[in-house]
Amino acid sequence: MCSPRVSISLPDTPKSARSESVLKGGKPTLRTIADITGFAVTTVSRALSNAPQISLDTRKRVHQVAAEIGYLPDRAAQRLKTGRTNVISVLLDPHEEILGYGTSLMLGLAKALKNTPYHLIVTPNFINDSNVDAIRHIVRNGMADGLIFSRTEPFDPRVRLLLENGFPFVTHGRTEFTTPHPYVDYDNFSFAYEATRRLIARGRRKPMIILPPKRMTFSQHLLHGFMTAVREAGVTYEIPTEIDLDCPVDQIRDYISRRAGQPDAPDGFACGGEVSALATITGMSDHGLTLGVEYDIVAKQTSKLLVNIQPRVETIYEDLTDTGEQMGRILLARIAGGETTDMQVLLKPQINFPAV
Amino acid sequence: MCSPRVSISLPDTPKSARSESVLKGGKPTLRTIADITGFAVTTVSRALSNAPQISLDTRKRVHQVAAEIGYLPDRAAQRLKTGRTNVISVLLDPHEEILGYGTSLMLGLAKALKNTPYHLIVTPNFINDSNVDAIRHIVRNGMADGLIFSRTEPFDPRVRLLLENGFPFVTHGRTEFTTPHPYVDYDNFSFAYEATRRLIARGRRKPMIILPPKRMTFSQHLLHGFMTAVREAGVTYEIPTEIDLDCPVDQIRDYISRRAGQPDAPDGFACGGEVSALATITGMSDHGLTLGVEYDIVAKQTSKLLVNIQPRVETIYEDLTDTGEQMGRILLARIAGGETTDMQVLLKPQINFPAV
DNA sequence: CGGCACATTTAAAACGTTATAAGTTACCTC
DNA sequence: GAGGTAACTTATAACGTTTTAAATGTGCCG
Repeated sequence: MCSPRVSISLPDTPKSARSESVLKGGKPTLRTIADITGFAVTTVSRALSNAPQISLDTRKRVHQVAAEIGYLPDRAAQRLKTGRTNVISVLLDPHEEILGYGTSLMLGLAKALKNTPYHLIVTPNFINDSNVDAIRHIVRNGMADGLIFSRTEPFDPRVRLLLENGFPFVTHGRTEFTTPHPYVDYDNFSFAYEATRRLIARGRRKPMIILPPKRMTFSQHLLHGFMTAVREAGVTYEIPTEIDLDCPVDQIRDYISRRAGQPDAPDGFACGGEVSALATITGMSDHGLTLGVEYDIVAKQTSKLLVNIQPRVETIYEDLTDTGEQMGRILLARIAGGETTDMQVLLKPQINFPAV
Repeated sequence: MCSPRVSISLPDTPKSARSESVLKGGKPTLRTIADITGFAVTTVSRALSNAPQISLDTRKRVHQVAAEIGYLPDRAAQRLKTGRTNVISVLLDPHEEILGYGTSLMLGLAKALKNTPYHLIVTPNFINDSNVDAIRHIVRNGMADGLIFSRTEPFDPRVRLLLENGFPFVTHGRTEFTTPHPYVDYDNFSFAYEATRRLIARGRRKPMIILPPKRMTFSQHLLHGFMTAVREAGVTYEIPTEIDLDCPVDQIRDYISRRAGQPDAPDGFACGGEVSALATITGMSDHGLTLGVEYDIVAKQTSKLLVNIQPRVETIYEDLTDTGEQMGRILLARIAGGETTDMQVLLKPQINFPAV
């Protein structure tokens, strides 16, 4: 059983163990590198993290060997020792299912996390609308180093919880807490303002906007932008109260259809999403109304879907992959201990003034 | 510095350490439970895993205390010791961005993984179409206990690699390897067959089907189903070669539009996705052709989007959340060491024969 | 009552990493 | 050449869990 290669066998155990470790096929550890180079495990660890106290020659050698044998630090061991998980948790909301909102964001996040030790783990929310329980669990049990979530409310309990615990996070969407916190948000005020102005510029005299549920912060932003444009132009307007952007799409279509059949129907639509724009088109067409003739739409575009199918829908772009990438970048900075300055990003809509 | 509470200080260290451990606020470990109950750490560990050698009384007591103090095993420590990661990795393909394909699947997976120690981590693929490098990395470095991916090819190199390494995985989609492997697939043959039959039953005499890229297995299934229905009915048909379902949607629309303006245009469309159905409608309407009048569509429905917007599009449903849930269930069984029997699920389309 | 099986509990080691503190040289100064 | 100080390197312990092997006690048999 004992290795027959070794002739002197008494105090030789360390050396014998060495050869063994190098020859054994198991995945390489610090120990493997230590045995190959002749340095101690500690030195190897230090060298790999480029500690200044380790001589440059040693560092080079260790890095070289590490690369050669394809060494990769064991995440579990690192996590156990340091307490850092190297995990970013994304709270997935069922509402994000549609049109790949979640997927786009995650692709962006993943891009930002590339070439870092961080992994992206998905924590879905089945229960209620605010995943505060899930967050509490993550914070209390140290399941992640940072959190990403969206659809914020002005006094979002999730944000409150995280601020209280000093836990790193970045939201997609703003809040109204006095304590600032990192976020990446789309300038929905400008979007709604600009969309509505374009409708008016095209001669539309009764714009409508379908808003997200009122409790969410960006609903207020959209409303504000819409109202500003409407008041500046002095036109009439309409805001449905029965439906919102989270409604099933057939409800939206039916509402629009019903409304189109009544007097004083809106003749311009600022749509916060591509699907609601499609629903609007279909609802209007029930009454023979044609896009670009009797009415216009300016919609927010977050995928390649809408604009390409219906070229007559004017769109303003929101780049969710870029959003995710920025959120990732900021979260990494925040985890690294950066301060909360320059960690609030408001992405401006790509405004291309219409040729009219 | 030393705890002043303890009067006898010589061989008392263990006891002192105990009180310390209980009183300290840090997150509870096995040690905490051991100190409270008076059992050894080993016993506690055993009791929590319900080892039969531990007396029932002890097990009860330990579980009770664990619940009281909210003990949760440290994932890193478990992983380090056992080698199991408790991680399921999902390979995210950029093509899954549209219409929440990926998100739906992940919601289903998460549902299956609920109340298990498994976490869902997202591994996106930026580079090429086959994430074989990502997989090799995961397998070689033990980054996960199981893998989930989709869009399989008949001799998918990813499947080959995983089979060779005996690594647990479940695919969304079948292959043609002789070695069976776990999969969950939608019966795309039946879908295409049934969709085409419905078109013909409605009196359409020249059905068209837009297929996914030929290299993917389910493309062949769709083709086969389509051809079977077409041949049974003895009608003409058309299969575009210039475009596929992965094409940008405006290309699809333009193709349909162009085709609609030529002689012998198709009058029925079997659409493998909702977006292509919308593109078809738009393309056809360029030439004044109306859905339900000059032509019909039967589409695969994977979200709440299409059918609800365009009620005149007939649909056959594919439940991606259910798919994900089944994949999760099967993967867990596979990881637990189950054999490859009963691990191949073919989900039948919900066929509601049209009233016509 | 020695011994043996059984039931239950425990001590010790290990997984791979990092942090702390302690070595080991070589070189310089007076 | 004693003493000190850089410049590197290293031994040891620890993170929290599971595993292996050993220990403890209890009852039964001859």
